[in-house]
Amino acid sequence: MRKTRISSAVVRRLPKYYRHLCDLERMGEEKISSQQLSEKTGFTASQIRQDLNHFGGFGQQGYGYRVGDLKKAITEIIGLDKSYKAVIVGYGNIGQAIHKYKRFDVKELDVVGIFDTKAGKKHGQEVKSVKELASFLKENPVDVAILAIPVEHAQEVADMLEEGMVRAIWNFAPTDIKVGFRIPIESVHLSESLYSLIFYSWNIDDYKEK
Amino acid sequence: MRKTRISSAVVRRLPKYYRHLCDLERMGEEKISSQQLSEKTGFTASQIRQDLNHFGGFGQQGYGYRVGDLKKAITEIIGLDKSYKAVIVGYGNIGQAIHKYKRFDVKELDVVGIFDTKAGKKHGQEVKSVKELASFLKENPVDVAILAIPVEHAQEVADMLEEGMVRAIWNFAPTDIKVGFRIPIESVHLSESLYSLIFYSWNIDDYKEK
DNA sequence: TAGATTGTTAATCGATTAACAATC
DNA sequence: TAGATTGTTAATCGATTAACAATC
Repeated sequence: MRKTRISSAVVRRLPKYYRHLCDLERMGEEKISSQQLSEKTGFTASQIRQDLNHFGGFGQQGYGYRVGDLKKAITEIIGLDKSYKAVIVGYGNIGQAIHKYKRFDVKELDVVGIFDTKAGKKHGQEVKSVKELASFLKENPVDVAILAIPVEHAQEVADMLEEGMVRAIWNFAPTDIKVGFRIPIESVHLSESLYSLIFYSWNIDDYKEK
Repeated sequence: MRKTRISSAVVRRLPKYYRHLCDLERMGEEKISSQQLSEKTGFTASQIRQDLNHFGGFGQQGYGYRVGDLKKAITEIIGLDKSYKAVIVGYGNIGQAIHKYKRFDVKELDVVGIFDTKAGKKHGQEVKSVKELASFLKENPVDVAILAIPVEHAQEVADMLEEGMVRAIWNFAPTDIKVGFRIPIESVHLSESLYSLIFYSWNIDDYKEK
């Protein structure tokens, strides 16, 4: 029961609010005003109040926001209070790095299967063949598929993931994959990120932080 | 000698143009219209013409754009025709993955130094102590610093990088680092990326591809 | 020349910022 | 009550889209 559609600009800011609220909580802060949060995040106070109000009135007029309450609210809005089952498809550099990266602050990110074109053991991990992916997904519901396979196979794997009803795809392949509109895709395009940076290194006047 | 300031929205699209032009070239296409490029990229034809015109008139009225010429132009606009010296600071999962990821399509990305809090050999690579970073930078000019060190040390390393006059910082630490305004920073925040995806997995109606 | 498609200006849309009434 | 700060509406700004004249 939400007032309006949430723009992607707001969605991108939610994790930043979350991060800063975690910091504040760790520092023992109890209250925070939109003005103070503005200084931390670099967003304007107006924007912060606007953003938070999309989801409900978490503040108290004349006081501000209670750090604990607001953090809890945002945790639930994003869905970080829940557990997620994940598969990793493509166990090369990136796949392995994400697997070992343990700093995701969801309740649980449970990697239930790892797949690659080459099956077998890899660094002590059981890696299944991608050929088994489709049948695996029939038996095991998966929330997040981490797609870290070369471009050539990315789309066909994505098709399997769609067929296998995964709830979201986190794509690291440097290509635009397409699936039915009911599955969100978030892509991390490392090359594109570097290229933007290189552009700015030559055109610093076009650069604006944040 | 540019007409206006380039908005970050345009800068984010440049690498996508580049990627699709590479595809087209590989497929042996010689010409492309803004309309056709629109179908590939998902941007509107209008937007594409608008974007390209920020940098000059690369097209030919009544004909379209020559793939080869346009690709070359964008390569130079971004700066992909040049070589870059890089250092990696933090040689954990992410630092190593980026190091091994060889698909960056710049002329050369030469990793001239790898630094970590723990010095020594790691997987056959010489890893220097971060204590040596400042003096290293005095001797060796660096274009891109790849910052993949834990949050606790990210800002102090960034300060060294600024002092050492690196030309750009590619940040993988999940924090907002601050440096003088003459150094562009591009952050890859993996957790935030995942959190956005998780949000959309619960709020698919808010999701809009691209 | 006629047809096509760019380059560019004008109109629209959406997101950000400013302002202020509500209220703790 | 007076002071502070939110929640929310209105104004502004900037980016996207539409339109069309220029021209190949």
